[in-house]
Amino acid sequence: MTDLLLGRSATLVLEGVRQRIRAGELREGAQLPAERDLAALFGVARNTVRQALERLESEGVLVRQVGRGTFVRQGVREGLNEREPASAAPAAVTLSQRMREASPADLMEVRLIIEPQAAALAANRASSTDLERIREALRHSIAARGLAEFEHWDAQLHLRVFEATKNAVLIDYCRAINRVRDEPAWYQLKKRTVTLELRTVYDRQHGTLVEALADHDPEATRTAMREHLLRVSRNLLGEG
Amino acid sequence: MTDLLLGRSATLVLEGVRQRIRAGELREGAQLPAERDLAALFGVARNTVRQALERLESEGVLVRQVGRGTFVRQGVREGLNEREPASAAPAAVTLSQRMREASPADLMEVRLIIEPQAAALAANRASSTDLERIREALRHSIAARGLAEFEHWDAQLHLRVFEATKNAVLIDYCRAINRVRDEPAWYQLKKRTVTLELRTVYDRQHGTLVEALADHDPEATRTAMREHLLRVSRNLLGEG
DNA sequence: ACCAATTGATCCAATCGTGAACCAATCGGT
DNA sequence: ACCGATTGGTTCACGATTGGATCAATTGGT
Repeated sequence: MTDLLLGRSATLVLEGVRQRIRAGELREGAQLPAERDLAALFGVARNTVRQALERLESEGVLVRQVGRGTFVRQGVREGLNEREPASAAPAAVTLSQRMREASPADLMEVRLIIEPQAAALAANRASSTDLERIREALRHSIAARGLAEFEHWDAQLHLRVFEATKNAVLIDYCRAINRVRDEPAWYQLKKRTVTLELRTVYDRQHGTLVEALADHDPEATRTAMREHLLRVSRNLLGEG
Repeated sequence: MTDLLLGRSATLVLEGVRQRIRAGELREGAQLPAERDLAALFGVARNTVRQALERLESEGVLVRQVGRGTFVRQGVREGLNEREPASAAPAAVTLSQRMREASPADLMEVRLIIEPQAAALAANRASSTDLERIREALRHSIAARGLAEFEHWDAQLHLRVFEATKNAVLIDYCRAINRVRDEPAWYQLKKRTVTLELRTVYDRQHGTLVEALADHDPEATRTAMREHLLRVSRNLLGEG
């Protein structure tokens, strides 16, 4: 990676560009002046300009392309919070952080959009070893004594279904969801609402889900996951 | 090690610098004048200045670096905070970085899972101002001259549909998708495949999508988005 | 007179910024 | 389809500035 320390002139250019983006002078997708022009504009050498641009590119604020130019990247608005003068840290927000800030209702809505479809995909693609791993998680979840243990294997089950899709983005999404479940606020929410009989309901729903997966029946799998999540949503958020 | 005793002039410089730091005249991370300038400033020889600076450096108040300068150390209040968490989880990765590494096929699969459903949600919740913003993006996309301009307004259109869902997680997802589109690799892929007549096809599909949204017809909106993305996927990835 | 502090000077090594040249990818007009 | 202009990518040598180190000469208090 490039040096984390920049010299005087380079910092000047860096902050100058940041400023123009914050001020709306450079909007999303807008093209910056050529490096040679920027150098003249800031009264520094081109090499110095490049140092600043490299930094901004590594932060994900800019996109550079040979022969085309330098552009402000899309979706930078929320990443340009006011920062302390000497701070070099970019506004790198992780997926799980984003989800953590989201409302439970929003998150359950997203789960209801993604997970049934993903499960249907998994029904088409699950290998026998995938199915065995999923069944294992189900067994552990049923045998779980405390809520924490149940939670762990429940999360594992969902994750292993996603792993069966073989889609890296989906697997990552599920990992992020599971991380949110570990959040104290969510755990408390579950502790209040997840009774012992409810766990048996969940186990039964998981069972029909696994059966549908084993049958490689996408439609049945989708509805099974959907029913399960609807139940979870109702119990977690109230009868909304 | 250096002597613990300093002479008159050296102590003068030492206290002078300490004073300026206490007074806020020199903030954390600020750069001190060069040793030669400090010498002139305090009216003493450079060697004397160096003695004072060495003392302050050994105290952890200053940081000196050859060729760069002398700086007030950051976090002077911190004593021995060497223990950083350095968590084992790969949580320091942003959503868009994850997507960047993903294969186009995986990403389009995810888009086909999420975006039709999200569009259906938008059909239920879109306000009149939402619809106007979406229509505006469509107009610009149709009027666009170059590929870059078209790409920008196409991304804006999809984003504004997601904004109509009022779901923060979904909006964030779309921003991440749009950031991936800025990736040079994806731009190249489009440049090779997106011809002028294909753009008119996309514009038409966008048109029916917007109509369905305006009618608040979730089902029609879902199929419109689905058809559109299927077309995009076919053109981008080949007739898979 | 003694002696530590201070001075003035010189050279070294690291860093930064500059200027220039050249390469490679892209775009636009012919 | 080609060519020229534009743009980012790369490398190099040079000068300026900065802290690092050393030494002989000077100063000033005891």
